[in-house]
Amino acid sequence: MVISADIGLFDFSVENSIINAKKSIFKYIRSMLSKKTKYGIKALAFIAKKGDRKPVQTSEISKSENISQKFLESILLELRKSGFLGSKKGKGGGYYLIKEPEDIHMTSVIRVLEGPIAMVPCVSLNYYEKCDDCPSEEACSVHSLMIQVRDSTLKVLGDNTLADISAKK
Amino acid sequence: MVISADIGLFDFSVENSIINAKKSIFKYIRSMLSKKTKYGIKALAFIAKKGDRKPVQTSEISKSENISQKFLESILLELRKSGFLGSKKGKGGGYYLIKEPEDIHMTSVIRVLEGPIAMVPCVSLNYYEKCDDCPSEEACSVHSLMIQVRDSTLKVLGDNTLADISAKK
DNA sequence: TTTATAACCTACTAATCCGATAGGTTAATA
DNA sequence: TATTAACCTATCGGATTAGTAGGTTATAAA
Repeated sequence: MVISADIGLFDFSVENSIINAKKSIFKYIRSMLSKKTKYGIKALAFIAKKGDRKPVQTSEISKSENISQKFLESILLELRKSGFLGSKKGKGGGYYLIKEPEDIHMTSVIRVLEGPIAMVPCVSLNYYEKCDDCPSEEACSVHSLMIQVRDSTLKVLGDNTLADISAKK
Repeated sequence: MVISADIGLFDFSVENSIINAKKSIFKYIRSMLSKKTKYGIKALAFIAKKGDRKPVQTSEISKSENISQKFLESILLELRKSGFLGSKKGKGGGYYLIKEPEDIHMTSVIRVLEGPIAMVPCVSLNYYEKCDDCPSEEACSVHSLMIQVRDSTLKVLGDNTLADISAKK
């Protein structure tokens, strides 16, 4: 900024166009599924794949799935606290499933790690929240559309269990 | 912190539980659809509802739909630049549709305003990006799940046009 | 009984985005 | 010529995400 101040308007705008070009090249692609949830699902699938009920260490999952170990620790802890996993401390410890993979639906995993499945709080079943702006949900053009999206997503995520997604290929 | 240091452990944990309670009360509910997109769809529906091709002012939409006018301006501008709207300056000016509402699918509106429809870039049709961590997309437990979600969402959003969502109720 | 292990806990951070605001300029109409 | 409304540029606070750092606690093996 200080430099371009005495170069003149033309150079300044050239500089700006370069900045804008960079912006568009490195455009951030918004992901609706956080890494936390993604890693959580992957970790659950990893544990389920092992089949036996022996505890699996965070370090093993972390290496195998290329996930930061510390970050993974916090995720698995959360999954334990919400009843998906059991844990054991010390040598030979780790995390293990406390339910059958067939009984773990993706809806519940995502709800715990990510939050609402609906794209908009005003159509969320578990995290409902009224919109500030809408006087009437019936009159809202977005509302019914988002209900349709929610239901179709719910169908897919409800039909898929941990057993399905961890099936060996 | 300094205060609780000489009150003892018990009081400290009480204090913490209050902080945690506050956190959960004011928990931010993540919305997958940005306000930008939501406002954009609402504005398009508003314009479509009017039926005639007379330009609609930003101020009118802003008031009627409770949207910040300046924010709305930028959204409508973007919709014009991406070919959904035409505009006219000066008195009696505004924005108008340049396509039939039946030909405006929600998929295209959302792709312009929001970006990818897929929950994860590695299954996005229009904004594909490889994951850093996954060595193989076939082996990824999340991948095929997200493809299913994408396809079901795409079906709903592709089936719905501006004509559908702006139909008077 | 000590030591190693691995879960568990608390705090902090950089980068980034969202939603909005502010203050203008340009073009068209009356 | 004045008004109108689109158009443009810059900036901002608040919040989240994806970690990192540095510990403490419980368990099993030595």
